Amino acid sequence: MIDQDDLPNAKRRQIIHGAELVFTECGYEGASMSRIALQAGVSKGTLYNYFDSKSTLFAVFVEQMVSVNLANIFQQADEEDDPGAALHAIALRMMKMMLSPGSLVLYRIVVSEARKFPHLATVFWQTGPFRAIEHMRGWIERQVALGRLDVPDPTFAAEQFLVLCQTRVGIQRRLQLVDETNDADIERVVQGAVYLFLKGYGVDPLASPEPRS
Amino acid sequence: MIDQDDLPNAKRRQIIHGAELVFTECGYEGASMSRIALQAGVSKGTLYNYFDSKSTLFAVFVEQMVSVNLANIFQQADEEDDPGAALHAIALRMMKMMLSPGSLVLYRIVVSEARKFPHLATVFWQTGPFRAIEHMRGWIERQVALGRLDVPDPTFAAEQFLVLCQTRVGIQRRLQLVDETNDADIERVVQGAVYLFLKGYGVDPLASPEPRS
Amino acid sequence: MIDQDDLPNAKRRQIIHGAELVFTECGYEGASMSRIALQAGVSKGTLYNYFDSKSTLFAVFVEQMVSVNLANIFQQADEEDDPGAALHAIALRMMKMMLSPGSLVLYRIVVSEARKFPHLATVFWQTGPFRAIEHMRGWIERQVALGRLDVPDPTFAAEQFLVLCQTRVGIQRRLQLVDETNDADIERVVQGAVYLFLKGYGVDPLASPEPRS
Amino acid sequence: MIDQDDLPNAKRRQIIHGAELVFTECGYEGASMSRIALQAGVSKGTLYNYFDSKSTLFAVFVEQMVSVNLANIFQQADEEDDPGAALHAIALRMMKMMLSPGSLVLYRIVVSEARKFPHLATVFWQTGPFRAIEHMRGWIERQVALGRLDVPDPTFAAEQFLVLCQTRVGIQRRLQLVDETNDADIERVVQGAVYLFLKGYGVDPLASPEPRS
DNA sequence: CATGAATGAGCGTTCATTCAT
DNA sequence: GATGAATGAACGCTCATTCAT
Repeated sequence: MIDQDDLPNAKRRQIIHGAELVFTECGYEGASMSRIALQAGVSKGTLYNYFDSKSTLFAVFVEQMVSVNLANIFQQADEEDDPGAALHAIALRMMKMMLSPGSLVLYRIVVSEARKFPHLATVFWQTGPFRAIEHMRGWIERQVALGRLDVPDPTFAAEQFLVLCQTRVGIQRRLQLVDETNDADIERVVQGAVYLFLKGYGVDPLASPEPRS
Repeated sequence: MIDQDDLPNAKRRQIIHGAELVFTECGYEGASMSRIALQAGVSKGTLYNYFDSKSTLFAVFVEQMVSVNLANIFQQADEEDDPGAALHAIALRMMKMMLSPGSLVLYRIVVSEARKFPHLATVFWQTGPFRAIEHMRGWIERQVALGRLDVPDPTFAAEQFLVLCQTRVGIQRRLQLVDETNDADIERVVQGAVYLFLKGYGVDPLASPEPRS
Repeated sequence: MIDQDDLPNAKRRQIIHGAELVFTECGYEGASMSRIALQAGVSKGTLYNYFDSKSTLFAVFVEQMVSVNLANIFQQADEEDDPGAALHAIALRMMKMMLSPGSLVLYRIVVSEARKFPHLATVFWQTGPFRAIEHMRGWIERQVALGRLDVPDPTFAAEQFLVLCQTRVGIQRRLQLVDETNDADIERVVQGAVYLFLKGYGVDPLASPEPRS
Repeated sequence: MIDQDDLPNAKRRQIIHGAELVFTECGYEGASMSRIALQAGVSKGTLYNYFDSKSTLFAVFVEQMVSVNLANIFQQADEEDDPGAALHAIALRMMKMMLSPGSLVLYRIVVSEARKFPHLATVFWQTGPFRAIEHMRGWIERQVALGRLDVPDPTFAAEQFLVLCQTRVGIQRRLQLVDETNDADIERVVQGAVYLFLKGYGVDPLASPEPRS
């Protein structure tokens, strides 16, 4: 049953996988359909049996890359009573996600082709950062309702928290200045983000972690 | 005396200027040496008399683009007694600079070619973000010495402040989701950054602006 | 009984019909086997079960297109006593046939592929112009026998008459200079052809129409 | 002096010559830029230094092919007193021209690409058949003024005469049914055309040649 | 017998680079 | 030093043909 439908999908996935490797390594302009075909182990003609054009294949590649499951980043946060601990967990997961090779590559490629493919930049934004902000805003609003935070503009605060998670290591990885990030650096950024956020929007100053690193 | 040496330099600058226009408009892959030659008003052969290859020319283009004068962003901050007002001025200038067309193009182009030209990403980092952080750290340390701020890790706090300046509008402009930013949005981000920073690192809670927007 | 043999023939005809539409619209080089398959409602593989190659299918297409019924162009001419009236009817029918979309397309396609498919040009000639000349010669000879015409070389005179029917409108339509021809233009050419023919080969000068248009 | 300007023109002519050979042999669709480059002895890139695209090169090829000197076909006709002798000379020259390899190739290629390049069909018509008709009409009108012909519609009569010159051999050569035409066949067509024309439009029936072949 | 996925040679075109002038 | 004609490899893409199912 599965075999019958899976054969075309398998080839399709095979091509997308090849495209993933090549787009990831070369970017959009640098990738050639010949190389994608080679990487995918199919002929050039076959590529065009599955995708109308290079740009179509690129769009499919981007769209499947952006489909990251954000839900589990926030799911445990609601079960946590202490806002500081919840923020810590959120920041940690968010950073791990943003620093994953796939996310970094996607960011670079979407930024570089934003002019040529504005639609993809929008898709990237809607599926990635925007959804993350919405999740974060939801969590903040629930905390406000519980009296644990005091946030006049939850959306804006959400954006601030998420941008704080990109301090130091985010930009360095996006620029490929370093290839890996050790856990201590991540922990430093997480604590810094949580500290500033709670100082600014927390209701119980005693609950704030000390800024000393 | 100068004329003799300046003629070749003049032509060199002429080429770089042409390259600037074309790389800025088309990116690295999209720019053709023919078009750069046309834009610079020289022949293609002359291009190769001054620069070994397209990538060499690109490197020179990036290196001259990154040399932004950061000094004036911070110069007035030291003359300001009130840390909040100083931070406000710094944030405003920093955002204007980062949102300028040249900076955005440079950012996009460096990010997109980071894998192919890691050296340029390093140059970009050293000349741009890193210098900005250093300036910011210097200002913070002077404020700490004056007893106006309480910052355990000035470098890290500098990075936090600068990343807060990229809340909301920065990423949207980098992704070309919008083409312009109105001053009210910038002011909102500036106030948000200053508020969080002072709440976290200020010594006089009364001086903090109200977070209500 | 018939059904058993007709099924494959039906599919064959179905393919030829699709080919007719596509070759007619796109010419030989412009037609793709994919499009013919689509138009015929069969798979590309099936095309090759019935026809060895694109050129084979093209040959079959041309051969069936040339089979125009010329008989009815001449059938009424014999029932007409007056040679002038008979010639008028023949010329009119002949022009309508030659100016029909199918004939024009066939002419263009055979001329353009005459070098690549000399056999098809021969088939076109034998089935079309040559048969028309033979019909015309037969009619002329019967008129000569009846004493109504005086024609030393009936075949040559037949060719002259038929070529006169192509004056003005024929070449313009073949070159696509115009897309339609109005009846007045056709009538003009018909009268001109009949006039010259009767002046040259008629026995009764009084029967000739006046040349004044 | 000449050398300086001739070098680029020489290369240009070299390419056009190669294109001439290939277009002539393969038609527009069948000709490949690779083959034209090979035939012209230049690289494919050089082709594009001189001509924007294949269709541009084709247009140049057609436009230079159509520039046939029609003047000398008619020049001696005016010096001839006898209309029959003049018509004979005109018909002979016209047929030789139309049956030349270049003319035949041009006709075939323009007819086959009339749909894709309507402009070229128009150019062909204007430069070739239309100019021939105009020359012929001019000669007829002068003969009418001299009282040697009686032609109610000189333009139409010109078209009839020229189409009569295509009897038999014209269509056969256009369809490539034969590769050469012997002089006797041409003479037969010429005499037939002159005979019909003078019978229809001459003023002196005694001057008409006998139709017997 | 019908299918349509797969092929790969070939298409028109671009462009970084070279080099004779 | 400046030129720009010439190159040729590589590009995205098409399509007649094959063959396993």
